[in-house]
Amino acid sequence: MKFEPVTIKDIGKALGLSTSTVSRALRGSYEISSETKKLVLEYAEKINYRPNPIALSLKERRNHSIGIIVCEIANNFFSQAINGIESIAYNRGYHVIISQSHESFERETVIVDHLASRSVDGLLVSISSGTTDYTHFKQLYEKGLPIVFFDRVTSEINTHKVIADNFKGAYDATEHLIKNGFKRIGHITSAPYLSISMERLEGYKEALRKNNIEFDEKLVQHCYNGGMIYDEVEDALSKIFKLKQKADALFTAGDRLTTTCMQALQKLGKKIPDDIAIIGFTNTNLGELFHPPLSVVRQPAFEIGQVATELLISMIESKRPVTEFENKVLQTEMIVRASSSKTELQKK
Amino acid sequence: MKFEPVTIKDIGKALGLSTSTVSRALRGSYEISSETKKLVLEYAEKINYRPNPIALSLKERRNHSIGIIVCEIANNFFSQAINGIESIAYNRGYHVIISQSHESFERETVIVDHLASRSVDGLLVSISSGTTDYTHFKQLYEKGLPIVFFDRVTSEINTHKVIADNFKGAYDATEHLIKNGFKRIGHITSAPYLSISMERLEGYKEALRKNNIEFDEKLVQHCYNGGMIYDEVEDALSKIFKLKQKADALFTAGDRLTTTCMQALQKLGKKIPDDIAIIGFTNTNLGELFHPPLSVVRQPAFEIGQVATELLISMIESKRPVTEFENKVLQTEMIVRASSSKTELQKK
DNA sequence: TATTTTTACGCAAACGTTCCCGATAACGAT
DNA sequence: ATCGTTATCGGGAACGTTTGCGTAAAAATA
Repeated sequence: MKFEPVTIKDIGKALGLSTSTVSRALRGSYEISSETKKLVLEYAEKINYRPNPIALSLKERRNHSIGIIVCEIANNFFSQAINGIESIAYNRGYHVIISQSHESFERETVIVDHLASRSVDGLLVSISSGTTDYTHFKQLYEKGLPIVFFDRVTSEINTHKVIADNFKGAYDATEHLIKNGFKRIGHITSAPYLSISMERLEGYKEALRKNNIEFDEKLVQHCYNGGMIYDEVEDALSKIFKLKQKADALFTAGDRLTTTCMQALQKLGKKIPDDIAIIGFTNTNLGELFHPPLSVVRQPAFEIGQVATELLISMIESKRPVTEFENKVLQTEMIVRASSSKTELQKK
Repeated sequence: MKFEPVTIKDIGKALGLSTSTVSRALRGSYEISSETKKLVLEYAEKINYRPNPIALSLKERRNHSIGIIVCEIANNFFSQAINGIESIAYNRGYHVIISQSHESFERETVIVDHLASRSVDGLLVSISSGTTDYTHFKQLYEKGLPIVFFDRVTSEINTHKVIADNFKGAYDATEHLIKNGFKRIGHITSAPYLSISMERLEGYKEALRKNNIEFDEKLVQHCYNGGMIYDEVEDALSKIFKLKQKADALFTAGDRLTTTCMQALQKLGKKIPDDIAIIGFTNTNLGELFHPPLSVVRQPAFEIGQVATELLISMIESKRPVTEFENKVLQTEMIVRASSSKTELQKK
């Protein structure tokens, strides 16, 4: 099937004008008489003329579109962040193209290559958990393609970055568990080299140290697929449950990770919070419906998306190369519910 | 900032060849000597040449990209459907551009217009709940833009459609409640003119009729925003609870609708299933974590996305106008948990 | 050797748009 | 009458690519 839209040439032919006159009339140029303008505008309206964005892109060497790369959209944090991105992008006249890396390095490189070959003006990236090599980003960035990282960032590329205060969020969650009387706190997290994993692990460690609890490496388990593969999470939990000194609480460091942990705990027959308490980084708004209601650390996902988009667009529209980069850190919010408090049973 | 990729012209200049020769060499044309081919290919590889997709689009009058319009990606059904769409599209060499209508007719028209002005080769649409007029789709469709509807469809446009068996899913859910001893079954659904609402309402009615239960209009409540606005859902529930003949069960007809209902029931202090039982159309995989575990009717969202995409691509790539249209109906799956069974308390 | 065929490449148009240059006419000023 | 202005419009190149057509040189044929 073919879709044949009307062009500026068609208007010119119909009205006996040249394409340049029509073009200028459409843009309201001062050097076109008001009668001609009116004529062109009315005819264009009548036949529902729409400028061809492809031709414009070719001419202006830009697209008015930005690419988003996240691991998964079926994830509360990312779908909310995308809503934030969209809210800014559309107002500024940009399209967004969403791609999912599914936590795979290979897919990420393919996507980056595809998006970058001039089909987008800039990139908004949350790095895949499978990525340890950043050359695919570096190459394009050095060629002049604007990139802003959010959520999962890297220090290897010097550009704008927007993240939640992962350190403080993790610190608060861990200290909350400690203040509630838990002492052996397991930490389930994503791939160790991911920025979010490192920052959250540091927050966790710092809370332990400040409260004179010794850090035990065995209590930290890494799920390289970030909770997307159930067995990986169940394995991690099993390892923690096999320890001689039993864990009494869990701090989970990811959206999918937290909910998958809940499922695994249920399957393993663990009662929350009697057998084990839990608080997790997640942006689900269904936490209060869980059994028991789930304590969460919530990230300002929507705002993170908004800020990242504003920074990216400012880079895209900047005349001169940008040399000063921002490192925005937005605050998390802890919502305490029953899953992280000792019950009467435990207090005895 | 500007991003300056290398063009076919640069290669020609560097190698002392014309652009046409380079172009042909790159495509492996028979009329180029193997030495020249090798020369060009090696140089292109060396400087990492990528053909400009925009120029190609302009020339070939297509884009290799398809537009998706859904109301919301932060919705289990749609994020899963999008994953299905992506899985097919990428394999066939198509990009996807996702847009959200947020259930607004105005946004939908703007998006359609934007996407259609030749930036996509075809459209995959689930109609917004605010839409009763389909002329924006009709106009483009009649001009030759391929469109496939999924989930929320309309009979006013004669094209491929892919849906779940909403009638049977609703019938099964309702009959399940009846068989479990419930008699006054409330039905919370979306905008009445939406195809999914009508089909699910019919299934609900048919189950009542087959089981000799009289249909009561007052038990049906419409939430025009599909559960995205909390107050609307709470109002609907309040109306049902105010009835003289009290409802003893609820059949909810949407993804967000079901979870929002759960939240409202909790806030209203209703115990499930003792005060009221519930089963709902939703694709969340967190149902078993709820309190109580939630009975659901699950749609094959991923498969719906896949099938719709295959149909769309077949339309796009068809030489002659397509005149025979498919109306695919995929089966739902009912997962029964505690939220829809009478407890001992109720049975007395 | 003369002619035809093949090989290997270049020229230029086209896709839809913008924009730099001109070009033409009307008109007031000299 | 001549000139410079101004207003209004058209021609054509350019963005990067593909492709039909033309053509020189080389090879094959007569």
